[in-house]
Amino acid sequence: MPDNLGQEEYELLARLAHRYYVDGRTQEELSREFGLSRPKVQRLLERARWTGVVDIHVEAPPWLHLDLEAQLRGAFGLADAIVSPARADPQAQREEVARCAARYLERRLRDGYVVAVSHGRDTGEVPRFFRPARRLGCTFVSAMGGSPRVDAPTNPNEICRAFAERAGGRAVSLFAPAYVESAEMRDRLLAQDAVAEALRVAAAASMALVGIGGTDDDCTMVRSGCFSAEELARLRRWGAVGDVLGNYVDARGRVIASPESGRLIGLSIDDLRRIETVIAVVSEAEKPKAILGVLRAGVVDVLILDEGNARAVLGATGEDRGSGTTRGAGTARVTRRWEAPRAGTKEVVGSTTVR
Amino acid sequence: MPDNLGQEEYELLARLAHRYYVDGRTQEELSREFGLSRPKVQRLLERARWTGVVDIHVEAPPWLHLDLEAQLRGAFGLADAIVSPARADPQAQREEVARCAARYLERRLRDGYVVAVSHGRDTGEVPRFFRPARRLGCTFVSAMGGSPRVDAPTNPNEICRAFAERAGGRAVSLFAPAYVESAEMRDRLLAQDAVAEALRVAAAASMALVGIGGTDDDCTMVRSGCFSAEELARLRRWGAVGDVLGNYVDARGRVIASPESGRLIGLSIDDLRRIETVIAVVSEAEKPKAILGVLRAGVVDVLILDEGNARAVLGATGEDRGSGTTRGAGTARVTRRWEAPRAGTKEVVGSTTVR
DNA sequence: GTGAGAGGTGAGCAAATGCTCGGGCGTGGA
DNA sequence: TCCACGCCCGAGCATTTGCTCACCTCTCAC
Repeated sequence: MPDNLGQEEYELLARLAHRYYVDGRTQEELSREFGLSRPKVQRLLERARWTGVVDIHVEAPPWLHLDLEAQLRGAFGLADAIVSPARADPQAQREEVARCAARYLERRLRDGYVVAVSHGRDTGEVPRFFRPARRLGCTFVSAMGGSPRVDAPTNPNEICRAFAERAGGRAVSLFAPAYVESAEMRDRLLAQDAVAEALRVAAAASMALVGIGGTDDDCTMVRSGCFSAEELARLRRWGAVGDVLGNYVDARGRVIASPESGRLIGLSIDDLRRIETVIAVVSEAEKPKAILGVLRAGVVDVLILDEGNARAVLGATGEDRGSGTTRGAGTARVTRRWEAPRAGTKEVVGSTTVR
Repeated sequence: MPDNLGQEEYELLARLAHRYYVDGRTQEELSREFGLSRPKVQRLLERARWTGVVDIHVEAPPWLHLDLEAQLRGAFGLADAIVSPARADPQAQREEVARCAARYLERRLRDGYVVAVSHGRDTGEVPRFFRPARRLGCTFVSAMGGSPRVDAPTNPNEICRAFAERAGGRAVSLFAPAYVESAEMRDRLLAQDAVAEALRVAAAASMALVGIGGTDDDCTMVRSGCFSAEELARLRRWGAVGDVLGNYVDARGRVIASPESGRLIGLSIDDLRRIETVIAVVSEAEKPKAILGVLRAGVVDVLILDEGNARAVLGATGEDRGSGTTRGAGTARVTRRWEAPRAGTKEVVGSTTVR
C-alpha cells in the first residue's frame, strides 16, 4: 500500500510495527532484537505510522461529530466544543443540547465551585438533565437580572434554584431586573447590598453557564419583555448580532456600547473574561451569526451546540477548513498525535486523509 | 459497534480516544479536560482499545508471514523467527531464505563478533546475498570439519571465506574432515594445534549460523560423502530425525549417542547452547521432522525458513495454536500489547481476533 | 444493623517514550 | 583535492505512561 516505500523498508517497518503493536515488545527490546539504536526504532515506528503501515482508527458512535468539534476547537481556540446529535423538532433539539451540557457539567463540577448562570430557554433546560453522581457542594448564582414577563424556568434565579436542588448545593439569587430604565437607576440598584453581593459572588465564579441570544424580533430579550421591538431594532442598527448576559456584540465580536448597555444589571463581558470556564449553550436554529459574534468576542471557553449551528458557524468562517476530515465521524485518521516526522503541518495532514 | 457498551460509556470512550489518538493530547491533559484522574483516563483508553473503539491495524506486505513468525516464536520460545516468501522452484526458495538470512545478519552483526558457520546448501547460499553497509571487523569460523566429496560452496571453510570477503573481516578455517574413521583418530586430530585453535574460536563465538540436516538418503551428509547410506540407515534406526553440525537428534530433541557421534569433529550441541545467538537456516522441502527435532533440542535461537516448512512445523506441533491469527498477515489485531484489563490471556486473545 | 467481599479509585513510583542536541559521515560543488 | 552543507545518528534528559498498592465505597448475606 505505501508506494513511496522501498520493499526492504516496508518489510522492516511492518516487522517493527507488528512486534511493537501486536506482540507488545518495548522499543528497547526491539532495538536489541533488530540491532538498531532505540531512538532509531522510535523514528521508524513514527515513520510506520506516518506512511500508513500502522493505522490507528477511532470508531466513534455515528451520532457524534468529533470532527466538527475538533474544527470548532481549532477555529475559535476553544478549550472544548460539544456538538449534540441532530433532532428535527426544536424542543427535542434543545433537550439534546441540554443533555450534553448536563453531562459536561457533571464531569467538570467539583466541590466548592461557584457557577454563574444566565437566563434563556437553552440554559433553562439544562437542570432537568443534570444528575450528578453525588452531592456537590456547589454554589449557583445568577449572572444577570430577571425578566419582567417571567415564564419561570428561563429566569436565572429559577435556573439556579433548580441546579442547586439537583446538586445538593446552594443557590444565590439576584433580585433585580436584567434591564432597568436608566443608568442612574442601575447605579442605585448596584449600591444595594443584596444586589452587589450576588454580583460579587457571580464575578468570582469559577464557571459560567450562559446562553447566546440573537437579535431577531422573537429573541428571548423581546419575548421576556426586557426590550421592545424598537429597542432591539436600534441595537441591530448599531450592528448587534447577538448577546451574552445582555451584553451585545457585533459580527466581529466587538462589544456594542449602546444606550442599553448602561441599563444592564449583570456581569459584563470583561467579568466573563475573568471567569475560568465559560460554557455557552445554544440550540436554536438561525443563530449562527449570534454565535459567531460571541465566539469572536473571545469570552467562550466551551461551546455546546447542535449539529446544524455547528456546521453553519464553521461554514461561515471561510472556506471549508479541513474538508478532508469531513467524512463520517467513525473514520478518524491519526493526525496531530503522530505528526509527520518533519514537514509543514496543515498541508501534510491534508494529504494523509486522502490516503 | 461495541455492543456491550452503554451509550454514555461509548461516547466517553470515543471522545477520549479521539482526543488522545487523533488530537494528540496527553493523558494528563485529558484528565484535566474531562475531570477525571489520570489513572482513570489511562484505564478508559485501555478499555477503548480493548472494546475495539480504538483499532490499531498493522498493514504488512502480503508476502510476509508475521503471524506464522509469531506462532513459531511462541511455540518454541525462539528469540526470532523469519518466514521467507514462498517460491515454487527449490533453488529460488533457497535463495529467498538465504536473502532473509543475509538481511538478518546485516542487521545483527557488530564489529568484533565471531560467527561459527556450518556446512550445507542453505548456509552456503547466504554469503551471496550478504552485503553489509560497511566493513565489519568480524571473524567467521568453521564450526565443523569439511566433507570429502567437496562441491566447494557448501563446505564450511569456503562459506567462511565468502563471508569474510563480503564483510571485510577474517575467516578461520578448520582443516579437518567432519567425520573421521574412529574416535581415536578424532582425539588425535583434536590434539593438533591448528584444529584445536579453530574449534576454540568457534566455541567462543557470539553467533552461529547453521543448517539443519535431514536423514533421508539424499541428505547433505550422504551427498557429500560423510556417511554411506548404510550408516545413515543405522542412525535412523537409532531414532535420528535430523542434525545440526553433525549432531543427530531424535524426534523429541534428545541428542543421539551413536557410534557416529564419537567420530565427529565440530561443535557439540552443548557448545552450541553456550553460543548466544544460534541462527538456523532451512529451506528444503520435507524437512519439518528434522526441524522439529532440532528445535526441541533447544539450541536454536533464531529460525529462518520458508513458508512451507513453517506451516508444516506448526501443523505438527499439535492442534492449531492461535488459529485465530491464521488470517492474512495484513490484518493483525492488537493482542498482547493492549491486553485485556484483567482476564485469562489465551482465551481472551482468541476472542479478540474473531471480531 | 453489621461484617465480609468485590470493585473501583487515585497517590506515587518505575519504566518507557519522545525529543533535543552535538557530532560524524557522505555528497556535491569549487 | 578540499571544503561546505546537509543528513542521519545516538547519548542523555524531560515527559509521559503503565502499574502497584492501600484505601474507600457499595452490596449483599447474615
